[in-house]
Amino acid sequence: MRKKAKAAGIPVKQKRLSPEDRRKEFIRKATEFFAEEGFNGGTRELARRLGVTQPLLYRYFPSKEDLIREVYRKVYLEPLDSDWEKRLSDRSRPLRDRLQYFYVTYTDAIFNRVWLRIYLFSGLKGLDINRWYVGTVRDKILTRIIKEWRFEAGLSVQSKPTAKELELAWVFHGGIFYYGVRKFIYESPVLEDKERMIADAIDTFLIGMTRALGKNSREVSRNLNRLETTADR
Amino acid sequence: MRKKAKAAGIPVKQKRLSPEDRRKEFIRKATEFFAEEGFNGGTRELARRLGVTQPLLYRYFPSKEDLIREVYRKVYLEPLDSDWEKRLSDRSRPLRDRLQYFYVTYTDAIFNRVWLRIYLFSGLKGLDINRWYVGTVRDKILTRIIKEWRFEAGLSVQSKPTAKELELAWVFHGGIFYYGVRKFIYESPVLEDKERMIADAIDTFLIGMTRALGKNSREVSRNLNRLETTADR
DNA sequence: TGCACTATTTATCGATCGATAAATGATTAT
DNA sequence: ATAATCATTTATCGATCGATAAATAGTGCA
Repeated sequence: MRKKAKAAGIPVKQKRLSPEDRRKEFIRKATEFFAEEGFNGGTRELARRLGVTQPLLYRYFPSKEDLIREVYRKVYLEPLDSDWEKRLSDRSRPLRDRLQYFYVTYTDAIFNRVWLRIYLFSGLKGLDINRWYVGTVRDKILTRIIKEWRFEAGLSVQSKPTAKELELAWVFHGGIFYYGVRKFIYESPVLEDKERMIADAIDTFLIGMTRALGKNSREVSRNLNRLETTADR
Repeated sequence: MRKKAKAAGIPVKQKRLSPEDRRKEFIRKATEFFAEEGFNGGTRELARRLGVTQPLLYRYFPSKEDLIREVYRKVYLEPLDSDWEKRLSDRSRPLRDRLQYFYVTYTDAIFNRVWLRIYLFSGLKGLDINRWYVGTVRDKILTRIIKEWRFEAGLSVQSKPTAKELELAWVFHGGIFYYGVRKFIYESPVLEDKERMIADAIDTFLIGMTRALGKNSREVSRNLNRLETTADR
């Protein structure tokens, strides 16, 4: 009943794959499966989509929970095994260009149905790896952006970002992130030119930073004009 | 074993509530329950938290799905049974003030663990009511904001918002929304002064609108100064 | 006070879940 | 060619799920 070929009396040749290949394929397809069905998706249905029987999964993973952990690892670490963040600090190029490059490539990596859904599912579960990721975004990306902005604005880059600086960066980052959520989770129409959206968000962000934080410092106000002028590409 | 008092031999006095009260309490607590556990939470655990037995739920709701539907209705419609959006069009007050008032009261309603989690859970399920809500935000809130901005910028308010205008508004809206997600879903520290965050986001948004859309129209550029000046409160 | 009504509980069903043990069959080494 | 190895399947267990039927007990009315 299960296998068409078998129901028809034609035996399905049993495939034997090397453990490494099997394991990788299991994780890959399990990622897609759990992204669609959520982590409550059944192991039988997953096995069916893999073209194998359910107990075989337990030959490769001690428990469903272990398989899911591998899915997390893959999803969370894959977009980060790049040096994008480091390129944020390459001061030979204008900050605006660096931001544009970073967000285009970063969103190329995470703006897809699978990544975003796994991310949101695990976020709702309150998993450590999710909290760790959010902390990484803050420390490795936003903090760096603020530092570079300070440098370009002629401010001290020594001290840690202020709460207000961080908040402005988060709202900026969240605004871009929400574009992906609208497109791939809510499947709502979005402005198709993603790079244009990012460019506008960056322009707005840079102006907003000098505005909101310029009140405290004459120094910033002086550099403000320069920044806003470069905005008119 | 289940009921402490019963295990101790002391009979628990059976409570009888009026059907209306019961029903309301069921929906209310079911909302909290499903917000925490997700919609895969079991009816037995839910009944336990309600202090009743599981089959009693089926006296009030034909199925678990029907109970969940009531939860959706309550969560999605509650924040909208106000005239906040209409006050966005009250041109006797400056647009900036109207935006501030709207987002402060709107986020007062939706920035809590229960609302945000139900919203995200149902969004991942791709439910009609979620898509409807996103459409409502676009048509009743963002479109109105754009219209009011156009009016204040001295532009025509007749035509529908352009894709680019909508996108800027979405990024703005999403940035604010993500503040709530960070605080109540990721339980990450945020700038505690929510009104300050909103004020900064509005400032940035208004400037960004005139910047990004001012290229096409001399008219906007002329009004731009006025808008940016009022930003210096 | 006793009876009718119904809110609530007890008991239970069939389906499905994650997981394990034993049987089978494809591959590899001798 | 045959035996050993191990990837894969078949069969099955106990727990838990949503849901239903029948028994029980609290409430209001005569």
